[in-house]
Amino acid sequence: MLSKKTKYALKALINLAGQPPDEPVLISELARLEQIPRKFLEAILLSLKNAGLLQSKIGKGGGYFLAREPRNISIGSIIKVLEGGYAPVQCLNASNNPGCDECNDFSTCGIRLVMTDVMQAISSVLETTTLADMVERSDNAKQANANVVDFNI
Amino acid sequence: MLSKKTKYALKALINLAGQPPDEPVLISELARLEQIPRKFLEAILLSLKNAGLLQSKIGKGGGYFLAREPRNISIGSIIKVLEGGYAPVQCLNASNNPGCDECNDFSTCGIRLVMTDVMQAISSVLETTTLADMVERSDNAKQANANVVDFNI
DNA sequence: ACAAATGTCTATTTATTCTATAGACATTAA
DNA sequence: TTAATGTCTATAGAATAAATAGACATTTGT
Repeated sequence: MLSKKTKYALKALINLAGQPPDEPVLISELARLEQIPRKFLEAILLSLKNAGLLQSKIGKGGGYFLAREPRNISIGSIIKVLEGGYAPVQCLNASNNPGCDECNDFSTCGIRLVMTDVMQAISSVLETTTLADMVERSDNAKQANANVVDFNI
Repeated sequence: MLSKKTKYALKALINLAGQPPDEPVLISELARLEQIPRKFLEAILLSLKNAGLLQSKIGKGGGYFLAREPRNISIGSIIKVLEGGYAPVQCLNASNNPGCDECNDFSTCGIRLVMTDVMQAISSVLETTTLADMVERSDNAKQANANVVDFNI
């Protein structure tokens, strides 16, 4: 289950995706628009910047903007920053692998073997879907709604 | 990420899958074998029973046993009991749908639209993989290990 | 050089969820 | 009738997530 933090991050990025990259957006502006606690959002944006997904400009006229085009930012890469990966069990996270407490034999653990398949399935979606796709799908849905309204009128 | 509770449940069920259904296993025995806190396991097994995955017998000679064959118990059905589903966002959980706090428009939420795909991918694995599959994969891995040992000797 | 605007960083608090434990109770078999 | 066993309710403890506070550093424009 995505944490609130991750959802906040996605919302902020969706917002920034609709903004020209030469017009930085203020943290406080983003917080207000997306209804995210300002200080909490600060920390989120900083993580995204440290991960190379965002850039920032300090001082007057500063703010945040996307480091690359929305179609070059996968949803998976975003989630990895906020949640540290999307493995259904700890022992499948590539690096920092402390293994599972409950597991006596890593190599034959049935849970891990099945969860490897699950993770693969998740990956295949998250790695191929981009921020641009997410925005596009939302826009399409809005368009569809608008058409229904037109029809009813 | 699967909770410890869910992993305990899977371990207990794997154990019971290797047991003839007419020989109930004691909670305390399961707890000892799988190294699960006894009282915690009690609650877990009870949930699984209430969900119809396990049956129990009270009194001397009693204990727990699978309600049906391992090949008829999907991993998804197990996870649903312990985690209440496997939706990556709350608003995708079929029933008890309180929606997401952060979402102003359900129908056009890009996060939900993308996460629907993710959930579908997870489903396709969890609904088609059974307890029997999980046991089998573990057994295969054990066999493979054994062969390597034989070869080395 | 200065002041205002803005992001950066560290620490702390509060809330929520997960994990674990305790003990009384109900049921069955011998 | 008694011992063995699962059932139920309540609570405590630990870990994690969410939110807040305030001092600091950097840039821009005058």
